[in-house]
Amino acid sequence: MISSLELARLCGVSQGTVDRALHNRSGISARTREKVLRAAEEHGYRPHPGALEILGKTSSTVACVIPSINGVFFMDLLETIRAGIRGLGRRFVIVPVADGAEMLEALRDFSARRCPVAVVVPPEDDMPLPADVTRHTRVVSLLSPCRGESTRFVSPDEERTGRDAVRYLASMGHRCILHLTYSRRAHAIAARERGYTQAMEERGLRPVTRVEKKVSCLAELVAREKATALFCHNDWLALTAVRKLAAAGLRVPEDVSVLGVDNSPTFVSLYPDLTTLEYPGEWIRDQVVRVVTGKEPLKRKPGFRLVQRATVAKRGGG
Amino acid sequence: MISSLELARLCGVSQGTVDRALHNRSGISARTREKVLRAAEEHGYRPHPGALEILGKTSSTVACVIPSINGVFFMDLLETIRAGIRGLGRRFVIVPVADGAEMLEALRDFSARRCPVAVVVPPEDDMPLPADVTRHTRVVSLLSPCRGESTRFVSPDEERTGRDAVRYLASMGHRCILHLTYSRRAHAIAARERGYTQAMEERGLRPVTRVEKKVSCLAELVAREKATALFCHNDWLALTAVRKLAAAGLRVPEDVSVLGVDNSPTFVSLYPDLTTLEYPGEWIRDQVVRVVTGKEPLKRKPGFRLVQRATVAKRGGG
DNA sequence: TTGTAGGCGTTATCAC
DNA sequence: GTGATAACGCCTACAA
Repeated sequence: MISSLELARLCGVSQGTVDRALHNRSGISARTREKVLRAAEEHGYRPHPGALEILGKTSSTVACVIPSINGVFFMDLLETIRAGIRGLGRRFVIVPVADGAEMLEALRDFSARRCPVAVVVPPEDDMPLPADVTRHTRVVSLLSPCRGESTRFVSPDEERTGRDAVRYLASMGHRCILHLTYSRRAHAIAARERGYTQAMEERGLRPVTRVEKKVSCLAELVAREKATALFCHNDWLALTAVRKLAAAGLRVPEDVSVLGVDNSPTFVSLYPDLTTLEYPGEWIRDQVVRVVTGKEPLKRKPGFRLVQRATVAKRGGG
Repeated sequence: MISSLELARLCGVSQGTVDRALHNRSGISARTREKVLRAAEEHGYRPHPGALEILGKTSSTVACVIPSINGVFFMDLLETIRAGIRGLGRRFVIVPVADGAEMLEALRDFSARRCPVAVVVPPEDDMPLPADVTRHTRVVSLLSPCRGESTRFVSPDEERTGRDAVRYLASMGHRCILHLTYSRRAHAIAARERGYTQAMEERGLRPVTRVEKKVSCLAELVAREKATALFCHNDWLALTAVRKLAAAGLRVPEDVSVLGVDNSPTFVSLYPDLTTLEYPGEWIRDQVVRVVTGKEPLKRKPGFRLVQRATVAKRGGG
């Protein structure tokens, strides 16, 4: 790693002249510029990233800090975001962290480096972000909002998703629809639950929500509630449910219909039969890209596209 | 983000004194140290990472550069490595890249920052690493070796894995064993293939290897070759195979036995029935940790533990 | 057209 | 026990 000073000595010019050549600045003869540029090329000169950071030049890397318990959905979502960031010519790095403290530590580091934007998936809602983090970097949070100056929460309309799920399953003739979800305190979870409950009550149906932990006795629950359909918070949970039901001798979709959410590519190739509501990953990507390029976010929130496959059937077979 | 100079002015001392307090160095009175430390705490002082990098202090972050087409196996392997690195008190970042050029760019950046070690999963064997990359950072490559000064290739004995697979399946009475693998030029793939071929020939059996792309006609292939067992390069491929066979009306394991490789946690919860050889992720983690801490690598290479579940049966049912 | 000086935040070293 | 100074690599601004 040759420095700009060494490069200057090599060419027999001053550091300032090297800088002019490197940045296409005026006030330098074509001949000198050529000479410097050639030497730079030859020695593989690159400015030291740390030096640029010190000078307060905003770094060109976009950092993404996520809890390490990520799963295939995040993997695919991050890949979508990565492509978007890369399309901007910026670097993209992922920092997996074990808890909120580590997350803050990572964010502080990127902030100190003057990363202009960091994407974050908080471990739970309303994690407070201290001023020294948000001072120089705009934090974009996914799935859960954060507390703190100039933080942007990017989320599709999760409540509507809950309603859409009920509407679809009801349109297939189901009246006893169970909601399977998680206990973690997160906007995506709470909002979808609200939407589900609302839509059920509008139809005079009784909402029944159960949390992941209690899924061990799923078949018994289904029998007791006479449920004909399951709305699962994501595809992973849906697959777990399908397996539990199969083990208890219940057929999907003949006995019970199962609807998931996400439709992430990896999951689809792993289990191509699942009927599901597709998470709008491209919209998330676009919103992140807009923040990075300083544009205003799109106001309109997209819905979750229904992908009909083999795990939801009309009630009573068909 | 307060600087050490500002901190010094605040406390009415010099920058040098602040430094002494911050680093528990001698030549400072207890009272002054206390004062500085308190102020540092209060203002949330943290040294600027870029400044440290400039001074040639080796950075405390371990970078991992991987092709973005990673899949669940890598996800789980990286999580294992992450925990190991974190146990050392170091930071861990992942950079997903689209191709070799991007990979080099990322490595150059970390090298310029004086990251002492970078873990890398090359897109194919023998990718050349220029001197400006390897000068300051030791590159540990997984799955495929790299060309370049002071590069360390960390890999279990893949050849033995191929032999172990054949030995196991042969012990179950299988004589016509197909090998399903990938066409990518990678050590892990080639070595396992060598082991498989060797072990087959030793037993007087005919090795038949097919590449992923041609799996569309898998059932026909199995019928034509009268194969009773499939050895798949990884669990993902194994699952694909199982599905293809099922679609053609072949039962697993009654008609055909299927053996995978990896046993990564996420995959297991997705498809818990697969009999597989477990990739020694903890050993990889330990080797990486040894490189980071400057210890000599363990010479003994571990085998792949056999995890017997439901997809391999004795030939002729059982 | 070119060279020089100063500053960014930190650490190391020498002087007092 | 403390302060001043130089150094790292880079950029900006000013001087020649």
